[in-house]
Amino acid sequence: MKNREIASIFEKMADILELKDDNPFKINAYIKAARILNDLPTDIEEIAQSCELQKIPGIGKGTAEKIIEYLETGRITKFEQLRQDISNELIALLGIPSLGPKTVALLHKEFKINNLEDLKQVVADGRITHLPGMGEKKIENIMRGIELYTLSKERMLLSEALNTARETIKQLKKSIDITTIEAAGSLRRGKETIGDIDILATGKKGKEIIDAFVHLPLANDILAHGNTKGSIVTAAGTQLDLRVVDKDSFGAALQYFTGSKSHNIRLREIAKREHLKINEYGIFSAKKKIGGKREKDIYTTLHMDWIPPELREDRGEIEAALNHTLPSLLNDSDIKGDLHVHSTYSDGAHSLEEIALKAKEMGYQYIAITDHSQSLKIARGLSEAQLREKIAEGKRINKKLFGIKILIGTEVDIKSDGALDYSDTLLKQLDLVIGAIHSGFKQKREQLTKRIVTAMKNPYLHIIAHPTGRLLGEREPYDLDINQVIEMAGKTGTALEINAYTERLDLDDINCMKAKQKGVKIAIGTDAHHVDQLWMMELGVTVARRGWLEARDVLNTLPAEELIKWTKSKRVRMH
DNA sequence: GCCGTTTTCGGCCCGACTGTTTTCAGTCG
Repeated sequence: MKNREIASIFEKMADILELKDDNPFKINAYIKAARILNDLPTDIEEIAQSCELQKIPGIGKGTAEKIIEYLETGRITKFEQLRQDISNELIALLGIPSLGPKTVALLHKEFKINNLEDLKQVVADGRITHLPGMGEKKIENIMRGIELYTLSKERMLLSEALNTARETIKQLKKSIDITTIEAAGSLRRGKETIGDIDILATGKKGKEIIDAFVHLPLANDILAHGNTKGSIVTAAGTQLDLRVVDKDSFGAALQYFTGSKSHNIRLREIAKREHLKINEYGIFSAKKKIGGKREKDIYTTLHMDWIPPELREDRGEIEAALNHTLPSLLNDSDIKGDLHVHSTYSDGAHSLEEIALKAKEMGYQYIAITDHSQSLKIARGLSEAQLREKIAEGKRINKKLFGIKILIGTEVDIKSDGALDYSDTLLKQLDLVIGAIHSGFKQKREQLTKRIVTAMKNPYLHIIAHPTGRLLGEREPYDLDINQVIEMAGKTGTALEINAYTERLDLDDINCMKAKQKGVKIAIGTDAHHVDQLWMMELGVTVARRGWLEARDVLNTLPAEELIKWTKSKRVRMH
């Protein structure tokens, strides 16, 4: 899909225009167009072919022409012109905290700096002091910015951010009296990766809360220490911001600091049209505050339903809230079991019984134990004989246990030609069969796509595990025509997985939306190799919520009997 | 560059903090 390619060009164009001090609204238009392209669940080429580009809000004549030019020629003339004298390395400097476009442009003009090395040099030899308005503190901040930039260029995983935020909140509560405290920002929206962590609190002694915060043991460095805002950096390079607000403004502040930015801009536009004003203190009519204690106030005043944070990305949730057609999102409590777990039979840490007992303790009705298949030697994949042994043991334990059912399954390798790694006669005996690719990631797009499509045609295969194979921060998705995979999943009645393992979260939110549109069922599995990893289900639920999924879209909200009935239905359908 | 139940021109979301500028520019969220 060309969506992301074009989006990244628009982002670069925005950066260059910013360096050239162009009209900020024009810059914003490019940023907005890039975001729209990134979020679009449809292939931009399809939309271009039906001449409907300009029907997308935010895409006008100029951006539509550039999209068409790129689709036809593979380049955008305007972009080629803009980048003439501006290198990618120079653009990258915009990512340095406390160093903005004005300063970078000035440094480029005065000292011909083009990259990080040049910048460091100009700071080190003191030339930077010759610039107007460049005092001691400012240079100090830039130096710290460079340090921070090199330390933590990467965004952290959602799981890391969750754990850091929870630990911080726990420590803070222990050290000082706090009335309310909650994480906001992209963490509250459940984004798959998080830049920094925003926390919001109320309490009687605001200043003292900030003082306690900046002196927490995990604070390695203090970036800001004011009356209502504190900002610290941990040893791992994670930035945490704490804001203390009045309890009558907590809802407005929570809304404001949860974002996303584009969601908030849309809200303020709507408010303005009704002669209202929204800021982090509340919602105002003329000078009078008419709401802000609860987050809901902001939305109801604008005649909208309250929008769950996971949807606040300006992907249609505002329209849905106005029309009262928001989805009733999946909840943690809807999940009746985990559909992807490994035991000691392959590379997991626990026996069938240990896993089952833990699942029961978590309130599940069932748990699918899906060990690797024979080809995957590195993960001690089971031979057919071992798998038969596992089936027998599963049956024995199921007779013994009450209130929890083990679904004996496998995560069977999809071989390079699309064949499965066990015979159909054996697969037929299993409660649940997940197919996965663990080799040949570098195959050509057509071949990889065909490989998965072929596997989905097998009547005994129920779910495709981690369909795109991406590992956050480590590995790009394999080159796959995901639209075709989704299409075929719908046709064959195969479910696609949200793999909830911390660095997978695969399918992602956008692909979940596409799958839902095609009526494809989603299975959420943790891929846990240890019972201490079963908690990751909440990460999978978060992804599902961001993908607008409801309980009825998700396979493991079904009670055990219905789930089994569903697995058998594919056989009937495919014969 | 986008957009229109005030507008095809003239707007475009809102505020805090910081540093160094004695009145505001730059950066950030």
